[in-house]
Parts: sequence; structure tokens; C-alpha cells
Amino acid sequence: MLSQTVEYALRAVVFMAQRGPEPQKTGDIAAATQVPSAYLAKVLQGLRAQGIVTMQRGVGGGVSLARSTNELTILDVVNAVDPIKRITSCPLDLQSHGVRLCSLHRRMDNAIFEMEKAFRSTTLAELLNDENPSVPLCDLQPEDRV
Amino acid sequence: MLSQTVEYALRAVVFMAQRGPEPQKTGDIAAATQVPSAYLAKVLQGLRAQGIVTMQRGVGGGVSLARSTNELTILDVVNAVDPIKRITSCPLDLQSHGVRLCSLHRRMDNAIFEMEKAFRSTTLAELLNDENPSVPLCDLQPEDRV
DNA sequence: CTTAAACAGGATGTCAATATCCTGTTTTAA
DNA sequence: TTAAAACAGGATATTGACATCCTGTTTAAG
Repeated sequence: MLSQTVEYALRAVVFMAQRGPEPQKTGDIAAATQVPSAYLAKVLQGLRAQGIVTMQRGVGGGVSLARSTNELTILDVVNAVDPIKRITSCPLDLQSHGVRLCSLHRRMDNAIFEMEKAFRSTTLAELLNDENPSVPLCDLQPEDRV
Repeated sequence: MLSQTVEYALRAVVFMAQRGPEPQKTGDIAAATQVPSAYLAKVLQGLRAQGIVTMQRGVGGGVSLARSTNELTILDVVNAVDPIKRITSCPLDLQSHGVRLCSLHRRMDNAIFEMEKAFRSTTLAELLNDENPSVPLCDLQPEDRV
């Protein structure tokens, strides 16, 4: 349904958001998010290409979020690595359908739209501020469990 | 986003629904829906395995819908060939998250749920009765166009 | 200037989704 | 009983997603 790559990208972005503005090393992100390090490097390159993160080489370098967590939605991250493709014209190329989708494809597109809407409705900041005993990427200590 | 297989399965099912109860030959369905015939045969086998269609071999045989179009939703077809996988437990296997998803995965699951809901909300019968100038799979003649 | 840190990116491997082909089996009708 | 229709299903490409490895380049610090 959602690609591994999307899952990885979101984990990485959430991790950076939790850590604040300091650049994080790819290896550290990979370890914390349980993502294969070499593959994460590729995913992060995709995020950089889409302006979601910036990367700094050399000693003391690493990966940082390019925008405020208030201005970054889940959808932004999803679209950066695996864009949601709405159905905008007839998949069968029927001349008379064109941009006026038939009932089948209109409803398929609507389902995709609903998912898109759900992703757009949450910013990274909202994710972090969620009052939820389970914190993204963080296992609780036994004594903290409910 | 949605697999080719899902698109193909839905086209095939819609075609059969349009044609009524008579069994349709795989080759005819393939031609009408613009789906590779040999591949459609595999997809239909999947639909049969999930009880969406029945298939009859031999002269006069073919594929038929196993249920009324009132009792068959888009979701049924989608789940038969490419099941929608909700997120039911922590993808990182964090002990303390378990079934209590963190804010990230709860929202990812919610997006999937919204799509699932959209698919569940429409039956095949509703698709066919949609007052919409574009009829699924059918190109209009030039003189009929708006 | 040298060195180690850290990303950059090409080459390569693996696997599942997509797709094709061919032969076998079932079924109906003549 | 025979023949043709039609599905059944195994074997085999092809392609892109996922993943790894290795070497090069940039950068900061000493």
C-alpha cells in the first residue's frame, strides 16, 4: 500500500524533527530508525533533491530538515520520495472520457484523494506534540509503561 | 499507488456487471477492457480464489460474478487481488508500542483507512447507476458527446 | 597540509509484480 | 466419440523497488 521507501523517509524525518536543528549523521539516523544505512543514504538524497532536507559533508556535517516542522506535512515527505499519483485522465485513453472520468475512475481517484488529504492534514510539529504514550521511534522503559 | 492488477480486476468486474449474468469469455473481457489477455487470466484466477467470480470451462463457459452487484463493493475486488494492509502493530517492533501505535503510524494507518473507507462505500451497482456522461469502458460516439 | 569525517554516486545484486507462452484438462455439442 | 471451446496452471521473461558495496569528493579540525 505504502512503499518501504515512504516508511523509511518518514522515520528519518521524524527522527530529525525530534533531535532539533543539529545535523544528524546518516548512520545515526539509520541506527535509530532501523533502516538499512546504505539504502537510507539513497532515500535521503531523494529528500534533498525535493528540498525536504539539506546535507552537509565533512566533519560535523550531516542531514538537517530544510524547513520548520510547522511547514512540513507528511504529504510533503511522501510526495518527495514516492509521489501520490492522482488519476487525472482516463487510464484506457477513451477519447470521450478524457479528463471527465467515468464513475469507476472517479471513485478510484477519490479514494486516492482521501488518502492524500489525510497525509496533508498533519504537520511534523503536530506529530511530535501528539499526546500519545507511544513516542515515534522510542521504546519506553519498562517502568514507564502503562 | 494502486497496482495495475487492481485496475485490471476492477475493469473486468465492471465489464461483467455491465453485461449481466451471462458468462463472459476471458478473451472478450480482455479485449473490452484493454488488459493483456494472458495476464487477465491470472487476475481472474485470483478473483475466483476469493469468491468474487465463478469460472466455467468448456464450450459456452466463461467468467461470471459470484454475487449480486448490490453486494459487491470496490473494496471486495481490491482486497481479492491486492489486499489493503492496515498498520496493526508497530513496524519497528518496539515492545512498548505493540498494538498501541505511535502518532506517526497511527496517522499513516488512518490515511490507509480513509482509502479503505472510500472503496467500501461504493457497490458495483452504484457504479453502474451513476448518472455520468462517461460510462466505464465505453467510448461515446462523436454525435453523443457533450 | 594532512587526516579523518561524512556525504556523493555509480555498479551491482535480489526479489516481487507484471506479463507472455505453451501444454493440459474440462465441458458441451454434434 | 470426437472436436472445438474455454479455462488451468507451470515455466519463463522483464522491469522496477529494494538493498548493498565500493570508490570518490568535500569539509573541518589540528
